[in-house]
Amino acid sequence: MAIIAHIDLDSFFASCERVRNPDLADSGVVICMFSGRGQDSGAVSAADYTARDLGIHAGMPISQARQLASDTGRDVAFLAADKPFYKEVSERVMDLIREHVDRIEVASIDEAYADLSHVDTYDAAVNVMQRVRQEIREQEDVTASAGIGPNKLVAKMASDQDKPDGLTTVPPGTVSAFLADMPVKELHGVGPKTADRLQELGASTVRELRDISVQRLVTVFGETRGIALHEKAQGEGSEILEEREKKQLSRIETLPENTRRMSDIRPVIRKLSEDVIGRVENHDMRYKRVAAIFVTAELERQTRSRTLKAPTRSVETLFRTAESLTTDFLETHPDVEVRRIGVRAAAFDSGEQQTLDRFQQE
DNA sequence: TTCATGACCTC
DNA sequence: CCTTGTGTCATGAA
Repeated sequence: MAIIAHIDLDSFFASCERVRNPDLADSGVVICMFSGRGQDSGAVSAADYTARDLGIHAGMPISQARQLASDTGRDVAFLAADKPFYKEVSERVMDLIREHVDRIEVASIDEAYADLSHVDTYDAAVNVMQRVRQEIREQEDVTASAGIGPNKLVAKMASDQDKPDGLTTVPPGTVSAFLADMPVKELHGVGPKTADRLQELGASTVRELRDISVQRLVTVFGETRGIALHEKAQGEGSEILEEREKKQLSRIETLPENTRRMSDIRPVIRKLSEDVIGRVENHDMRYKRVAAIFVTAELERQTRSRTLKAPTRSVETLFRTAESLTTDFLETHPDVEVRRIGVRAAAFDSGEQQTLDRFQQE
């Protein structure tokens, strides 16, 4: 049976900032996405454990976080997120992990799953992971938490058990007991909405979820999600995927002020289109579908999309299509003001298809 | 089947 | 003066 590890870099963005600025050693660190409207508008992207103790957490408005910090009088640094820098550190860490294991699935900028099936005992797996964590600490000066189990689901939940800087092992025989008393909302993929609906069915814990039949779950949640919930309750996880193909790429940004003037919105669409195309090119992809994303003054999110006749990687096509979707949207919604605007490319075709497509086009 | 959009999740 | 940014999946209509 497989042995899988989940590695989670502890309050990663904040740790990265500490690495390049030792002055931050003794203060709390809050990483912010400033939206550019007014002093402190924007949201908290990440908070270190000191800040979390003050009640600050990801998603919270920056102004509110600042209030919490000043209330307690603690020293807390509020820094703008520097994604490219964190990405560099992340890539070095992932490479380092890769040297110790056969296969790795990079789940996000600060998380990865590793296949440890080349070792044959959990003791050996623990040794490998302690070495990996030590190297990460020595070479990048950031700590990592890890979980080891028979699959991704269990490994991930195990890594959550002892944070920061911990390691938890859940061998196959102990999975059932490990999960039984866990609240269902701690299962990966079960958010507040699903947790509420499960509670209505009488399942607050995994043990209770386990007692609901698949049929029942499918009736309530639909085929895909129902079966997935059932499997999670049994402690079954999916396979490691070393590279999974991107299905869409998007950028969204807050406008300086709510508006419905194209002269305000157009230049932002232009910039976002260029950013998205940059990434489309990096992946050597061609997109066939374009979407414009609108967040209204009331914070409601809407999208409008259009499928192209042929795949392309043109920035002009992306820009003009998004622009056209936006004017359409404004025309059909005479009363809405736009707060945030986004551009998405999707329905990718890999570069190989190029000659064929071109042939069809001409 | 394809297309368009909203629900939902995570951070 | 108030919340970012990115992604996957389900669903209903054409």
